[in-house]
Amino acid sequence: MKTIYFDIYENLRDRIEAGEFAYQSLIPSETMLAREYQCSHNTLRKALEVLKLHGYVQPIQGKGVRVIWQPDRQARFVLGDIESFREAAERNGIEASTKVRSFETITADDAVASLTGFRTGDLLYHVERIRFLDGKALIYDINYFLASAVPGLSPAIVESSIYDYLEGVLGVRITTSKRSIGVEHVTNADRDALDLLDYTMVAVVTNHTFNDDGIMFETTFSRHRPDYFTFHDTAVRGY
Amino acid sequence: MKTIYFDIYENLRDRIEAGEFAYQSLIPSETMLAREYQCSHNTLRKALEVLKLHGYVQPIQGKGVRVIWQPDRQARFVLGDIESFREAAERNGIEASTKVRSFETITADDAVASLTGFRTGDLLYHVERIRFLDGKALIYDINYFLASAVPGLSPAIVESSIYDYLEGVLGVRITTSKRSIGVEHVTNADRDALDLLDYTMVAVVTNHTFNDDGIMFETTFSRHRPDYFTFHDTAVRGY
DNA sequence: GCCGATTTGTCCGTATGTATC
DNA sequence: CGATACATACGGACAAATCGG
Repeated sequence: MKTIYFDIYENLRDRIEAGEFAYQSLIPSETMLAREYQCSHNTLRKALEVLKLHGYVQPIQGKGVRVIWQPDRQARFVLGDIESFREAAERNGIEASTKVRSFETITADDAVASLTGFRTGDLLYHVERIRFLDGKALIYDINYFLASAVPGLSPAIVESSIYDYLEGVLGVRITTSKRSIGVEHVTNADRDALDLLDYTMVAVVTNHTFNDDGIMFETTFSRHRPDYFTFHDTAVRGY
Repeated sequence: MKTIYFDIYENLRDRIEAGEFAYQSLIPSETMLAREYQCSHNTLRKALEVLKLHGYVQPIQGKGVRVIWQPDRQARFVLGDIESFREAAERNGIEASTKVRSFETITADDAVASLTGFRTGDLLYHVERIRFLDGKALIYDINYFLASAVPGLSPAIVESSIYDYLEGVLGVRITTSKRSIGVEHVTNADRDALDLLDYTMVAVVTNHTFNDDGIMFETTFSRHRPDYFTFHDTAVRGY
């Protein structure tokens, strides 16, 4: 990254993950680190802020900054911050592939508008994809894209990586994403799309994504087979 | 709150929720707001930072700060940041009560240590409680507290509010909390504890809570009946 | 396409407050 | 009480992005 504080954040994060700063230990003080990285006190604090938000450390007033990160123990499919399916699969070291189930252009009626949060009359791309992990159909993705914000979307693009197209070709930057997670009964479509075994419920992640204009341009429902679904989160008091 | 930036954050949040700043509109610029609140540029930015992290606004470089908050449409039991069951119930306007199912002191063996993340040999309080919403047994909470960090815990305290005891009596401040969410098959204990109807799976929230010493002092498994479970989250790129 | 005004983003230095030991 | 460490706040400077003329 180009900014100083982000470089420092990455470096400190790597040092924690490498074990240089052990779980439960205190890292060097802000003034020491600012001297080491040749930056100002405020810039170093900004780096610590990001470390804290990611659950690596916990600053304690008057004492120091304690490491609270420890390696994950489970090896399931873990959702992180804002990242694509492919990124998540790579990070989890899982072989992944995608199959497009349907691709169509629709105009939002009242039902779709209420379901997705778009406005009635909006022109949308409706995409359904099946995600394979380790050769098994485990995630059923139902996307709605605002056509005006994602011009030129095509089945071929959807087949590879939508986010590469958004970020690379269109120059859209994804900044904010609101998620909610629930558990629902399987539908006939789920049974059709997924290798469900005898599961009768799926974990559903609903995702509203905003582009750098602050426009919600994507609503996605990701329907996961329960045994491959895990979601992680770090909450910080006051934030 | 006592700090300036938090006061400003709360005020701006209220103005957004009251509709003074509409969804998708741009709020006044940082310089204007800094003048209005009689504070420095940086202090106002700190307030905006918190607003952003809570999913109220999205700053766009060169353009302004866009409101992306809109009122929740669902009326289920919504989990927020770090908050107690009672706080969440009140915020959701639901009548809630709690029944203690068991209370015991144990020494962590290898199995418990692996399950909870505590160390083998740690002295723990093991508490099981059933949460009632609208008169129905919907959440089955299994807590493990590190005894050395929560001295004097008793069934009577557990019956009312553990967090009032921690914060009020012991002066512990809860700062960081790591969560993961999964879906599991119901156990016999689930069937015994909850009004499960014909559900065969439960949503499980695993919570590791850290006190202000950076010590993990609580591990909780909250097992929810699926139809009453929803989890919300806002992710921001780069953080 | 360029330029200048506006707006957010980053960085610095400093001062003061508050908690811990 | 003093030393140390994190937390808050201020003011100033410049960079980067956007938009309109």
